[in-house]
Amino acid sequence: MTTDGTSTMTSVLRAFDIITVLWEVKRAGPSEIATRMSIPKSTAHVYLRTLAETGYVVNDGGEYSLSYRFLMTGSRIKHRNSLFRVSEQLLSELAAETDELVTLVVEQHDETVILHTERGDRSLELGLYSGMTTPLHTNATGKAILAQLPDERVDEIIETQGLEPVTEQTITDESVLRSELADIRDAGYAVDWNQQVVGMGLVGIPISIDEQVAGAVGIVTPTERVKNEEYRRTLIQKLQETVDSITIKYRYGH
Amino acid sequence: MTTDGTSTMTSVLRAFDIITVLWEVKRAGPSEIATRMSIPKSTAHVYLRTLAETGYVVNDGGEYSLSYRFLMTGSRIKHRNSLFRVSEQLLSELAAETDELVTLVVEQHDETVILHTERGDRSLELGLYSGMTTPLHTNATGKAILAQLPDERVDEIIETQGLEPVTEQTITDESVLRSELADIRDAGYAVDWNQQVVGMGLVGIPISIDEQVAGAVGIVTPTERVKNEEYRRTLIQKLQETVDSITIKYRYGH
DNA sequence: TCCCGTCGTCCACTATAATCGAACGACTTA
DNA sequence: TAAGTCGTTCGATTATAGTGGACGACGGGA
Repeated sequence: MTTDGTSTMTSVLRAFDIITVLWEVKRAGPSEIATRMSIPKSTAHVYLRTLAETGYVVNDGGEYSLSYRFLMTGSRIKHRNSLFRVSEQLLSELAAETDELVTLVVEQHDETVILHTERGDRSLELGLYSGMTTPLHTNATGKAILAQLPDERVDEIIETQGLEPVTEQTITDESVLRSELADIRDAGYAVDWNQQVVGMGLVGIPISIDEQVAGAVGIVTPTERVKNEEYRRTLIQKLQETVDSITIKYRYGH
Repeated sequence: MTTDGTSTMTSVLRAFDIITVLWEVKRAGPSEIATRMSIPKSTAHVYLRTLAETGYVVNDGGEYSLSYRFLMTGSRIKHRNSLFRVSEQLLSELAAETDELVTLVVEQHDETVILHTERGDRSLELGLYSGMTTPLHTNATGKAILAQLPDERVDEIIETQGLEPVTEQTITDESVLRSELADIRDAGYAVDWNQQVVGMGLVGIPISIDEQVAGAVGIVTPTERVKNEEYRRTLIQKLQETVDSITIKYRYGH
């Protein structure tokens, strides 16, 4: 066990490592955790019992698994979040108006986090859901955020996260990405199709609060639809109206 | 400091206490955490730094707050959950068919946890969302679950949770509750209105898998609508069909 | 402009509490 | 029935969490 430059609490870190392992295996007893983490069985047991006491882990019949408390805490964080509260109704209206899937995303830990989705009547049914994360460079909402971040943050993100491709269309070249970010800054919106999921495309516009990116809103459609320039233009316009409303409502209703 | 009968790890427990405090105050620095928890500032700092390293807490500019990782982990737990996966589509159809708000709930830590909601066109807009918890005895889905639990579990839940009223209609008498649970067992469904929220009513049916309650499905409506016996009957019938489909699909498609 | 108070952060000592091997009873399997 | 699991408990040891004090940065008030 190598100690980092700055000292941290090994027991707390290990507790969260166990949470990660429990996530991977769904359920496990002390023995399985012990072998997977190379620690004594008795040690694993104390951790599990302690985690069970917190309520984030549940013990049924000697086997342990993650509880729904993560869902509780996570959902509560989402639902009291100012940006979400301000946006929810407006996003719902946008979804109804466009009949498409609408997403609200934020950046955290150098990734796109989907904060909320609103479905329209003919919206795509991908596995997108609130809480899901994606690399920033693989879709329009992420690129919209990247375009508004300070250069040094962009450098940092590219360095630590890389530009991993997830489809054949994913941007993997740094200079291509940077020039596209400049275009996005000029245009005020971002577009992509097939870069994150083949068959899926989206338009995205960043939300700026006090000169800072607070997140982005996206409209997700089948590639076919978003490729159509006229349709795309109407989507972008409605999207921009929604983002404007969110910005104003945030400023005055908050 | 008195040691409990069973020993647990104080550092891990304290880490989660800090998470709870962080939840309450939204953002805080080491000093505020220290005063709130009556611990030295330096101790609070080590905890916060460690929690930040796990990714569940984020440090921006010296102040710390809970990150969206809770939402990520919680949502992932939900979305890979067998009961949810089996039910999602069927619940969506039920919501479309009835135009009402449909909920899927499970029991954990003696409470009702809302696992999923599906909105219909004229569904109530209360603050119900996935991850929210309510006492079991205050609504039809909770009572539907209670009715299927072993007697000793019901005893335990009543003893530890009590029968706290949240509206004037909430059941607070144990014998009333027990006789209603017997009725629910006979009828196969549960009903309530104004017991959890004034103006809200619902019908609920438990989902049984392998002789055990796995959860319950509910249809949430304005009190006025669910009070109408004929309408209520049609809701219960459609709800039962959905629950039957879930049960079958779970058994064979899983 | 300067100063004082408070902030977040860091460091080193010490005593506490996490760690770990061994043993127990309860199951399952051969 | 016996041998191999499992989860759990216990007590000794020693690694490590807890702590006070010091540092630089920041901000409000004089």
